Amino acid sequence: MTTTPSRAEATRARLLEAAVVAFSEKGFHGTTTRDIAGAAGMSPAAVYVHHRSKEELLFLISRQGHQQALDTVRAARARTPDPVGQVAAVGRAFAEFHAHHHTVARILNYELAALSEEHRATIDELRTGIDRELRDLVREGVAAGVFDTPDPALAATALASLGIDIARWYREDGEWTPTQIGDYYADLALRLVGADASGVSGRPGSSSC
Amino acid sequence: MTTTPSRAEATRARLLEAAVVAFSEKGFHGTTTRDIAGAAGMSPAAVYVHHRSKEELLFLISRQGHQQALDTVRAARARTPDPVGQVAAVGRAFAEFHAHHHTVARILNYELAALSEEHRATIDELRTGIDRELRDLVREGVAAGVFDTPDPALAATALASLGIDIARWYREDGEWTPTQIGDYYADLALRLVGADASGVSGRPGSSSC
DNA sequence: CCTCGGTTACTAAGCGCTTGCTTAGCGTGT
DNA sequence: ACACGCTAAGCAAGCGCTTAGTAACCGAGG
Repeated sequence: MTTTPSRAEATRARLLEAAVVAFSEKGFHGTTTRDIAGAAGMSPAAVYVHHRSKEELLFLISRQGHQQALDTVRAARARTPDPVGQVAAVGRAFAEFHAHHHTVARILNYELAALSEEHRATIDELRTGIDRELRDLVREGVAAGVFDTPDPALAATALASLGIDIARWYREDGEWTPTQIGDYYADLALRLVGADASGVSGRPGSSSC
Repeated sequence: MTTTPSRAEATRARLLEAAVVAFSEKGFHGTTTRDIAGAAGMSPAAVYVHHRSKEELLFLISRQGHQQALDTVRAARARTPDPVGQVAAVGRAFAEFHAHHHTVARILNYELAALSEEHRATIDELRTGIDRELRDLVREGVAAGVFDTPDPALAATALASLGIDIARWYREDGEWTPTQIGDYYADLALRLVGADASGVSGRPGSSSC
């Protein structure tokens, strides 16, 4: 299916990448179509050869980013049936995602209000999917008696919140790498839900016995 | 000093309140001076009778909000010399602040890029002050041997992050009240730094023995 | 008491500029 | 020959902010 990318496809991608950088730095409303075109090395009109509107660029970025985030959470859960192992894996993967993709992640979480009504509905479905994964995970751990938390739904919210806010404070030249943050947040997720960390492998892929 | 507020002062306050609502809903760049004036029930030109520019409105909101946040953290720490009690009090107070003042708090954390260079420097000082309080708190708890965390600086960052992100997800018609969130986050702060919760009073003001 | 000059709090109108987006046309590769 | 990828130029609308002017209120003089 995926053949050699045509010139047009490469230009589309350049415009999208330029939009990601601009939107995450200055916000959707703080970015002009001339900013995007200029950063992609093109004239202002080039944007409209490949995309319907500035808002469509935002939607394409947001949909792909949310799908990736959802996939990341599902993949982390799928690695083990054990809720304790799952919460550590999700804590790590979700944190690493928001650190590594912090530019996109800022757009995902702070530019929702700039989406059109229809596009917003599509994105909301993906966000509900992520939220459901986390709520189910905490609920299962509590049901299995391996989590100890005074409010499972709020714990799931706090777990998501903790990861998402990394996109706000993370700096590429900061104190920590995405991997270090992932290590710390795997442990933090276990503390948050009140799980016993013993027996949980430190890194994905390593054996637990 | 504070006499009966003049008509002009009341109008200034109305404009500021309208700006808070508009900025937090649509962002600084998504808000027009006509939006603000209209919400305050005035003509567009009225904004400039009381304020130099739209950016000055943002700065006034941001400076007052950051000062309040810093005061809140300092007050929570001042209630006890015990690091364990302090981290519970700060976890509670910081969370309650961001839930209760979620509109202002969104502006504080998501509109920093819209400030002028000079104004940004002033705000950064206040933010550094908050960060220092939290880092000092975790460092002291670790030094006293009552906290157990693999990375004290990252723990302080996560503690701040947890509170700040409440401003993003909190809804007035949501599942939890600011007080409920405060209760949960007091406990969560203790878990985050690895402190033993026994002996910490559940609510500020109640006796611990 | 009323009147009057000055101050205060505000608005109607609009200026210069930027915005998102369109149109008409040109150069290039096949 | 002709479709494709792109640009130069520009339009209508909306932006932050300014200017000129007006209605409402003030203490002081008659």
